[in-house]
Amino acid sequence: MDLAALRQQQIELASNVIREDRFDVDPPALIAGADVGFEQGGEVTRAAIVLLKYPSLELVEHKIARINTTMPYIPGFLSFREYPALLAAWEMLSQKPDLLFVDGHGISHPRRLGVASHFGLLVDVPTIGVAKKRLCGRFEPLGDEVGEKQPLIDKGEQLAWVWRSKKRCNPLFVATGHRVSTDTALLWVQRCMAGYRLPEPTRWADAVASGRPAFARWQAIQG
DNA sequence: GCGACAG
DNA sequence: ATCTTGTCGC
Repeated sequence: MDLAALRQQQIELASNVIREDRFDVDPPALIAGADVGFEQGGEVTRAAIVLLKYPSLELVEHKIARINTTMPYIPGFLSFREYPALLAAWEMLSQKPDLLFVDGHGISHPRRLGVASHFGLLVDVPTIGVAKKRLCGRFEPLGDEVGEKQPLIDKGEQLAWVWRSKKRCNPLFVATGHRVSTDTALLWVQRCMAGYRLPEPTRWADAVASGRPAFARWQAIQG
């Protein structure tokens, strides 16, 4: 792989990312969550996308795609490693969501094209990046209370909100993916919380992708 | 030159 | 990310 070429590609794609709100989530809102995991020492990439009904936040559909891994993990180039599997899972959905939460950064990326932004552009859907660790930029220390937040700043611009979603837990990095502003991204993440560190779309995608107990229980109940 | 570095 | 048990704190 030619990192210099991919780097240039990121810069070009980033110029097409829409940082303003351009989506409608009227009553029949469907919100999705996406997460990617790996099997067999990284040989296989597994992507999970879940669909939740809003505002009930109930899980209505889940799809898992497995494909051979094509690229290693390189900080700053995560999207090239994950998007093929995400696309495969996306194609499996019976209906497309109004909004998609992606596990990883949005524009809070060195070249402003984290996986949430990259994938949002590819399928042209509003996306929000919800990351658990900082990739670039700086921010002031956060208060201990739930709801405390600080802007993530890089080269003079705010790229995300560093937000404490749960007490005694590390904060989340919530950013524009595509077609959603920074403030609206945080608003929707807040609306999808249910007492855990991660918002429900992301939490369910993680549970499905990793075959967690919560998902196993859900499957048993569904029949 | 050195450290940092999503999942 | 993934490999993995118990353990500490709320």
